Amino acid sequence: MLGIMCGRYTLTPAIDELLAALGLADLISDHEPRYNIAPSQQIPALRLDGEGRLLLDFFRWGLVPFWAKDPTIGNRMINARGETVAEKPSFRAAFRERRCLILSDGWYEWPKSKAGKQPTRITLASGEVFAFAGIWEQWRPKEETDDLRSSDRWSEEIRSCAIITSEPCDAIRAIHHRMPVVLKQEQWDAWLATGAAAGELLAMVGPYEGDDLITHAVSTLVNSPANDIAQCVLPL
DNA sequence: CCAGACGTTGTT
DNA sequence: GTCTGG
DNA sequence: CCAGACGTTGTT
DNA sequence: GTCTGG
Repeated sequence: MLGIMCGRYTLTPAIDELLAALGLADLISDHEPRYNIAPSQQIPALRLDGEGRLLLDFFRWGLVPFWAKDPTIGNRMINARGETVAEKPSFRAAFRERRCLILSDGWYEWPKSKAGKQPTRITLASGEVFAFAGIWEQWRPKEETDDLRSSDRWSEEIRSCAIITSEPCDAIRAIHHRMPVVLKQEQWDAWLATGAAAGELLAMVGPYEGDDLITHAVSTLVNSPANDIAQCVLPL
């Protein structure tokens, strides 16, 4: 019931070459393929630092608003609707000032049929890496919550993110009524640009416009986030 | 004014 | 049924 | 997104 | 922190 649209995805290729092309080669020499990335996990994303330099950073998937008393709210904030992300109090500051690019080469949906739910993976036909349009936030425990601070769970700062969603494109409409905003590499600079006009950003926040998304059924092994294995992406 | 929500998708 | 954890 | 827990007091 | 509902 509190489930969301893009709630599971992959980042299977070695991305060293991609990062090298972006001038970030040194940052991720230890990247392991990920076949089943789930909310609450640490995920890699590109952002700009305070001086406008591109950076690969890690974020907890599930945005914890800076005002949150209980950071577990992040488990229910894994997506942000593109239609309202610029307005909602929980998201608009991040949309204005803290956008990021969440690297991916595919995501999962669980379309329902008479037979039940059929896990399905969506990728670009080329298999290339793209990015989900993302926003990120930084959360710190409040001073007065001494009890909670002493428990290790809430004592740390949390850097977290959410994936922006939109109406589906034609290729996706048959399996779900929402989809993540997919940005190809030529759009990345514009998405991260400091001070970008809201209108220009929102023009990128919509259904994927290409005709090169493909889908294929996969094993129910993917259902459990504990199964982060290559078999999750194998077409049935 | 204070209290309480602030979010998503999906289902009813 | 609803929430939390991954 | 799905899977799995969902509660208490008291004792270790 | 900021907005909505009462």
